[in-house]
Amino acid sequence: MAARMTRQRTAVVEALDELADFRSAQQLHETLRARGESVGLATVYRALQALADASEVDVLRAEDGESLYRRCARREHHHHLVCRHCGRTVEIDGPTVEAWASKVAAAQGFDDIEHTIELWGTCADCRASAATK
Amino acid sequence: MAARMTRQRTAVVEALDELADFRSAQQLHETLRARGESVGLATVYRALQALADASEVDVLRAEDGESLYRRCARREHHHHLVCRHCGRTVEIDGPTVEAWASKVAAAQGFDDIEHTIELWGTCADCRASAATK
DNA sequence: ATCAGGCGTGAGAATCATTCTCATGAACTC
DNA sequence: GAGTTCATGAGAATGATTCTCACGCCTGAT
Ligand SMILES: [Mn+2]
Ligand SMILES: [Mn+2]
Ligand SMILES: [Zn+2]
Ligand SMILES: [Zn+2]
Repeated sequence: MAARMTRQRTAVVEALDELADFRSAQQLHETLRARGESVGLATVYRALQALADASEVDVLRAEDGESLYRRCARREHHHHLVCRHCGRTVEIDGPTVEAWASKVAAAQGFDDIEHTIELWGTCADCRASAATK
Repeated sequence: MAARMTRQRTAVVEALDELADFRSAQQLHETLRARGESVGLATVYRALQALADASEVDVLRAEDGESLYRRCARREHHHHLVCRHCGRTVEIDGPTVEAWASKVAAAQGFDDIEHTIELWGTCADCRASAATK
């Protein structure tokens, strides 16, 4: 059952570890290629999917629908504040919101409840570079 | 500037008004075709986009990435509890969450803040029909 | 009501992220 | 080290959404 340890899988994990921000599969593929650690695009997708299934990476959808991946510091459930320009991310805890979400959903007779809570904004750096123009 | 009133646009709005649940553009297209009010798929997409821009419909992304549309009762900002099987929707108010979201984001120096807060589950009806099998 | 010009329409092509196919090569077991 | 199994990758396929552009329907002015 354990995933086989290959050069490609290792390269993907290492790239994620060095990156602090949410990145798309395509971006990661390009990053790996630039480093010479070339990995097939399909393999990047497969590695990311496996990592997501194992809860080793978090996945979220950008506004344009593209999936973004990140190796977060915490393994526990949490949420994110993400810069929509550069992907910079702050991990967020929301005990208040957690309680609110499950209460509201249960009150309506819904089961198998999940919630999507993500905050998007422009980080201080991206605001600064936009002002420069 | 005002959008021209055409048979197609009217048909899309009417279909949305009769539907209580979130539906995809493809589903709406099929519904219209079934009624004989046939409308081109590209036109359905354009009508929905125009309505979304005018805040006449809410848009959200299903877990598979497909966009879902709904004409909600309230025009004001709100969130949703949606059945992932049939699209059944309950509109949700979250004053607590609103305050929490803007405070958290501002504390991190982020601007132009938006939030995505959606609840997904299985509604009572869909749970019942799943049990039947 | 008519007319002209502009905007909306729709069939099909194009786009683009993601997934699939399948022949080949690299891990792990013994 | 040999054999079995699973991962890889190039390219094709998929599927939602957008684009193209020739044609026709709204609409405001006459
Ligand atoms: Mn949560
Ligand atoms: Mn809100
Ligand atoms: Zn930024
Ligand atoms: Zn349901």
